Amino acid sequence: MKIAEGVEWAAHACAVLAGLPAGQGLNAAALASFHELPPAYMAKHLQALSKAGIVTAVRGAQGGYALARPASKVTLWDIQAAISGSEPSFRCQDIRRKGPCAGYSPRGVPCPITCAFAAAEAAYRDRLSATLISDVAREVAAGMGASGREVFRTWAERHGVSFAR
Amino acid sequence: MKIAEGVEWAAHACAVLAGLPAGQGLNAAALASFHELPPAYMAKHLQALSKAGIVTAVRGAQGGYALARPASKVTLWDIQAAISGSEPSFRCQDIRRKGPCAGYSPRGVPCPITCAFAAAEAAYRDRLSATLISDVAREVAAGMGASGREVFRTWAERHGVSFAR
DNA sequence: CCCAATTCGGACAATTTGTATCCGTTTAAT
DNA sequence: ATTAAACGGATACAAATTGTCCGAATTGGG
Repeated sequence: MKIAEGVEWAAHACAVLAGLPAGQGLNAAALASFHELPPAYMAKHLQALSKAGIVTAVRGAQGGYALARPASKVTLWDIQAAISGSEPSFRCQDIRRKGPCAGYSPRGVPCPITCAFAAAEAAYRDRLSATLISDVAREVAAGMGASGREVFRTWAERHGVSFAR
Repeated sequence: MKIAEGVEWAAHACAVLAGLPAGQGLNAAALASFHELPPAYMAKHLQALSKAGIVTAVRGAQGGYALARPASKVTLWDIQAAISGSEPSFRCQDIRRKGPCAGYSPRGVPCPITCAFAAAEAAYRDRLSATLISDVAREVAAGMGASGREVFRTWAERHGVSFAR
């Protein structure tokens, strides 16, 4: 079991977008450069976020990506689902329906093993769904300190973001 | 994110072993044939269970695998860890330490995103750890009905298991 | 109103991971 | 000694992940 590293990239990218004034965005190259990531691959993950409706994409000059809804309405689970998919990671193959006792398993009822894994995944999902991007962005901003926030602001302005005063 | 299918195989195999009289075992070929699984690959998973200390392996003629401890002391998490490994599936690459704001992230404290994923994985692990193989085996046996249990018993005896009376 | 720069979007290649098998070695019972 | 079985490594094959590229669409300026 392993989680695509793109999930981390996408989560950080969303946290950055959440730190901008509402409605403002950044293009894929800027979001990639902020964390020194491969631009082409970062772009691909942003496309996935776009397709999932987490961010809106604007094409053409001065285009880019912005959060499609308030950061308090975007969870880490949304992001993982957008990048890695939301199908359960445990896929029952119903092997209990094979072999000498094949006919003696109750129909319609999933086997206890499948149930247990489904419950565990639900617990995982619920916990991730409880973490909002707005919380993440606030914690990150707090950790950076005032000087860090100023550096971020300057960087964003150099990429076309205008902070209202 | 995806879980190795071998986890399901191993879990069912342990449930079968749990249904035998204490101390009795079955060889790899028998365990594979019970669910019509590829014998060579099943054998490899059983080796992983053995290395993890979940089952004991007896070499040589009349050898085979048996549970290393009571089924009530083996959890589904033990099995997943044995087959898929127990390293966290989310591996933080610390990309926040790259780029223009690299120097402004607090040291020693993991980033909020990593914390959230770690918490979610802990919830998953705890839930799986709460499911005992003894529970699984009991549910499976109950679902099979008396006739199914009789078929199972006959099959096991044909593979060298002796049920005390 | 058209051109050109810019940017997203999907198709395509490379790398890694997982699946599956086979064979030689080691070990134990008959 | 012979047979039966687990163990470990080597190896082939399939699939998912990672990574790059080029075309399509759109905006802004002239």
